[in-house]
Amino acid sequence: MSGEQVRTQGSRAGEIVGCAWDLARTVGIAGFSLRALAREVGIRQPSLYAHFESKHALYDAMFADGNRQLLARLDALVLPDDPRAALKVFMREFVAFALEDTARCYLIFQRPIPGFEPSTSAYGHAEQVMDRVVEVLRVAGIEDQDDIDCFIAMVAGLIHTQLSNEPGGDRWSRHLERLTDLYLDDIHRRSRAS
Amino acid sequence: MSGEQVRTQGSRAGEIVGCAWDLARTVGIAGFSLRALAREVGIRQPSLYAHFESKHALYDAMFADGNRQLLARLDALVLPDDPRAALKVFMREFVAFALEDTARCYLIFQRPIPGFEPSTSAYGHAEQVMDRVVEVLRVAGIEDQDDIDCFIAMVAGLIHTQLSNEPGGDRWSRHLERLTDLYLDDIHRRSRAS
DNA sequence: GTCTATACATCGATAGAC
DNA sequence: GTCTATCGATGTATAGAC
Repeated sequence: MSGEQVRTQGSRAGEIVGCAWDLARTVGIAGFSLRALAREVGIRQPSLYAHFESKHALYDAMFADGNRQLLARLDALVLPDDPRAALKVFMREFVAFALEDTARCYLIFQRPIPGFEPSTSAYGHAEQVMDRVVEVLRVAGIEDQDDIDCFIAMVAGLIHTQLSNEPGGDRWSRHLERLTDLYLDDIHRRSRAS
Repeated sequence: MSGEQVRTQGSRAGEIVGCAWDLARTVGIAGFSLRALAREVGIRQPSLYAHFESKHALYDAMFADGNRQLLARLDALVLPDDPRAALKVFMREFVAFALEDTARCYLIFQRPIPGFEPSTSAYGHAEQVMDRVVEVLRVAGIEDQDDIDCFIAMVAGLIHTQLSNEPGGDRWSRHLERLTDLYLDDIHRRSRAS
């Protein structure tokens, strides 16, 4: 239960990461300063360096934390037996997670911090998320790499367009189920034809 | 031919915008400073204020300029008579434009500058681009607002996923024609069914 | 682990001469 | 329109006491 990487809960470093998310939510992922973060935490700015050796290290912890949050949400789902229904429930949760926090979505899925690359340790969490996605897609019959790429691009497009043009709304994201059917039907049609 | 808004060609302000694009291409749209920009232009940093009253005003000029570039590219196309083929040629050019300059794509389509909102004048160019897109979609039979939204999200997803994961490649963007067929076939199938 | 104090760079923007 | 000089704020990061 208490491993080397589970520092997000309870510890001071975890509290700092939480405050960093709060700040990022209001001023953007790249728009908060360590001074403002320290103020939020209730300590002085240089004290942050007792927990993170640089701002990039903090971003790295946030990247890992965000992916861990998403993984927990996905693994907590109770999926229906029907693969198509399961895929819809799964992706609906995925999209909901992405839409509820723009800053988190950007850091995790787009990496808009110049010069920041997640460490291999943090990247492992992102790979776990991707493993879950690919597994649900596979069960639903999306196995070909091209089909996987197209489906993921479709979902990313709904998220991206929604966040860019109407954050908080559902004008684009509400088409997820309909487009999921469209892609699945096409794959099944093609597999029958061969 | 010479209007109040055509300052991108010839004038000093246009030269500055061009240098700003060059810089943005290497250090990101939000990553260049006015000092670096002035160095690129060959003047001193305060001299920039003789042409733009603030950095946001410069971003505004870049936003208008980028949309004008895109509009020129789209209007220069010779489209096939067949609406489906025309849509493919048109969107292929659109995607190519987006992929060839990440910084430009971000500024025009995603607005990643905190606090920057394009002026109504600059936004007019973006609306002209959107008008062209909607017209080509309409001719191809995509008229329902939901269908338009889905199609645009699909294209945005290809662009976004391509740029985020493999800039310079075509792993995702190469599926544009196939997905265009998928969407068009679905719309025609539904219209026959009604 | 937190503090005070500070170094050092860079930023956007302004004043005023030419 | 361009220059020199500079302002005031902010940024990350370090030194050293407690």
